[in-house]
Amino acid sequence: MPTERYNAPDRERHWQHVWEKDQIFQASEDQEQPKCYVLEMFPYPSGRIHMGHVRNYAMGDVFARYKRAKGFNVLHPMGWDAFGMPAENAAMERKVHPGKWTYANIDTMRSQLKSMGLSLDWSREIATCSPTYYRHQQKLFLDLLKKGLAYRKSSKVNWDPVDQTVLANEQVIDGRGWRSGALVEQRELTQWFFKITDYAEELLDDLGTLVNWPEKVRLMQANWIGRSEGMLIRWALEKETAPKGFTELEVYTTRPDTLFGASFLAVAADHPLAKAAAEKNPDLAAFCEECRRLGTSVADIEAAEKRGFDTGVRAAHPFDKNWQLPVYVANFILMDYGTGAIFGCPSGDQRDMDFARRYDLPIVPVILPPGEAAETFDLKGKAYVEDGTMINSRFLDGLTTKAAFEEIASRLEKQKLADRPQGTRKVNFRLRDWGISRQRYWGCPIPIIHCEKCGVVAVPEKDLPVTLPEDATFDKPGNPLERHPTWKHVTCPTCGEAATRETDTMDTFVDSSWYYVRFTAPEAETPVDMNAASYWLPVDQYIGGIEHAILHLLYSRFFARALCDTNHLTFATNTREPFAALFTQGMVTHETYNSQDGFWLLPNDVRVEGEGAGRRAIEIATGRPAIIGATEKMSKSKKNLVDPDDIIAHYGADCARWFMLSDSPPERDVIWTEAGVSGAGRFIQRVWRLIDEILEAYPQKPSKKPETFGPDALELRKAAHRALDSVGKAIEALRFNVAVANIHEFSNVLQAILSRNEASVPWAAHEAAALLVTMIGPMMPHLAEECWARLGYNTLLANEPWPVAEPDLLVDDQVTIAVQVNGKRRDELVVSRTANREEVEAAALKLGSVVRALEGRAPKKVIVVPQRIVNVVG
RNA sequence: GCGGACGUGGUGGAACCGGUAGACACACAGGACUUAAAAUCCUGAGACGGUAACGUCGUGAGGGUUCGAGUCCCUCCGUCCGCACCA
Repeated sequence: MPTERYNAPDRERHWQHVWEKDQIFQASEDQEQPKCYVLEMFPYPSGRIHMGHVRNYAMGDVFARYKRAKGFNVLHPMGWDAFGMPAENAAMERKVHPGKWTYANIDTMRSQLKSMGLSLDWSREIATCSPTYYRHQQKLFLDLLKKGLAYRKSSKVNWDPVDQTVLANEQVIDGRGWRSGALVEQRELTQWFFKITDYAEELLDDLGTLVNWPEKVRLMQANWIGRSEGMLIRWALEKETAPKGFTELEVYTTRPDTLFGASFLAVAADHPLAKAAAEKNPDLAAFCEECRRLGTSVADIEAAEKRGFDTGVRAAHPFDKNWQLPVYVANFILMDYGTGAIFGCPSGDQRDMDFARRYDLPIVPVILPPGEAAETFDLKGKAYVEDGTMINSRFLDGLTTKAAFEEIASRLEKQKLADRPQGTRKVNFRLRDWGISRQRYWGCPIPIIHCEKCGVVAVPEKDLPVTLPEDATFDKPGNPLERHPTWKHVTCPTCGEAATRETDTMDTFVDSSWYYVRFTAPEAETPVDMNAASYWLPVDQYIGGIEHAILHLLYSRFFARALCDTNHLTFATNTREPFAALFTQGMVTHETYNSQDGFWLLPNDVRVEGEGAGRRAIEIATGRPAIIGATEKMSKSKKNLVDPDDIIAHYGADCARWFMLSDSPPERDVIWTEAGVSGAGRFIQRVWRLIDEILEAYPQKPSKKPETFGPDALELRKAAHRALDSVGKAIEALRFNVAVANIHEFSNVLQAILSRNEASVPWAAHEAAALLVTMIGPMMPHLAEECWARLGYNTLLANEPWPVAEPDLLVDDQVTIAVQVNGKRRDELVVSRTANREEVEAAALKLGSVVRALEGRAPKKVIVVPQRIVNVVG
């Protein structure tokens, strides 16, 4: 009697309800089990979940469920990264309050996530836009301020004059605002910063401890932090040439060894010396202005030639008072790296050489490459940047590059200019402090009051949270907080005079820099519950997109340390790293389709026929052929979207999960295909039928385990226990595609053996069925739960431990080993697992295929690798 | 320009520490069942030659190390990613 098909949507709702009712995924820290904190990057509530979320959360859920089964006390929370621009844009476009829009999206997405059957502890749900979250963030801000880790400074920003807001560098496209299209201006604004640079060294050094992070991410962070070792060198300026008040110029260099190859100094257009010199020189002023305008776009910078303007100022070489070098303003010098000033050594730096050529400055080689002779060495128009032997460098001649560095450093450290050492060693970082001010409404208000008398005043803690006013207007560009009629007007907490609130809000990256801490005690009265945090942290497995490789992860690493240093957090182990292991999953991609008039088409609006070269798409609505485009990341703009809701309603969540985990290695992109999904759906029905067939053939599991097993039963048991072992290992290593393959393989064996009639098969079949169900449990939890119940167990599979594979079943008595002659495979040999070299060698040499391949030659050597291979060399 | 990753059948991909390349799946082809379709089941399949046994070739290209290389080393080609006047 064949059972009906497995009705996934119906059964999934049922089991989700059971799990929720029993609250089995709620975590608490007071248990004696080892803990495991599994976290996926929380979503921005944009409206609906997309396939990228499905993939991310399916992976995290497999890991969390597996760890639970392995006896860990698992924390697996979910929340919302709920502040940000899209809500404010929606407010502008649809006249809906950002909060209303956001919370409506959260409701939708929460129920979508719930329909995926994730083993989440929903009691810990947090939304960063809730005052119950951001009030703690404001407290943290104040503590960072006290500690000197938050400060205000004037800095250059990209200003969009139409939207009246600051733009991040990524939002400036070809020098124009990404929304307004207006030409972006450079403006000086006073902004709040976090002093991430204080931790530059530590953040770099500790990357070495993150052995369970992708090498790629560590490398990207290391490059971003960008440590370089060099020197600050002060150059005396010739009095009659220097502007008033300027007696010296300090430059930063990583190559003090090339000091005798110097032929000019150069400063950034914003350098004080440039500004002072420009006052008396309109042409120079015009040049500086031109440089500033160029500053915006990366593309412009690339295209720009190395250009400069001689300020007329002259500097004296540190080792030769009579050697005067010109000081230029140059367009390739950055004000915010080093000191905004360099010395140029044309032979040792390509930029400097280009510059020297253009302005006819001397090019003196100072480093001789290994193997070259000083008399014949020719730069051939290219700067030599590698190590070598010093030439044309007076007291350095003959030294290696490294020794020359040391020699210059120690001399300049002793040599005085105006009573201070003329040179000091200095480690420099590319990393800048983190500017967190945003001129926007939908973000965490910065809890500061500006008073004319008292200056910058912290909002007293008793007045926290500083909440956003509900009645803001979004009908025009600019910051709604700034133009709100009353919100910003307050009295100064210190003097009681009229004062104004800070109207900037915090970058949303601040919200996500500590949410993983808050999850450990989401209701705590203080930002962090130290006990809970030190129990759960660090996150044992963090999973998310590679797009956060730098900013979010770096900011979080900074925040963990800042929280420690403001006494909010301690780690139980000797680390300050928030994420012990990181996994970056690939994207979900799909084919794109275009109509003949050049519009993007949804996959649902297209019918695809044929295959291979004959594959074509037809626009369903019009019946006209459509163009099949490239396979790309699913995106709204290209309409190559598949809605998870549709898939879950049609095939079920297990199917979507299974497909996401199959085939593609999790770190690579997965191509979403209809064929793949229906294949996953077929496998679900197959498992269901398989369980059905077992129950039909052997309705009851024999209560007594047979003393001995026949060959078929033994084969089945071996396959089952091996699969159990390898699936566990694969999940542990997040190699879900391999786990899926192992399960397929095992179910093939199970199916094949069912038809055999052997006394010990029924028991083994029931054991195998239970193991199969256990193995698919983390990936397809609903189907597994349903099968588990059908097999007669009255427990929840989600609460069951991961069984231990029987070691005896994992090894074979007989092994098949390959036999090679001269490295070429000729035959195979079945031998006892414990056979010694002599036995294997003798057996191999007897093989007809070996004798034939040797063509009468005597074997010169026989290599035996036990249990693997025999290679006869002859 | 600098740094990095990757390159395996028609497709996605397996292959522990250098030891039987192509597991598993998708797609495909043939067959069974069916009035038919769907579903399901069975069979086949890297390429070339051969009825077959079998042989030769085969992991982007070329070279090297080794008894043995998809895996290690060198050179090159291609794809993707990150950074980029960083002194």
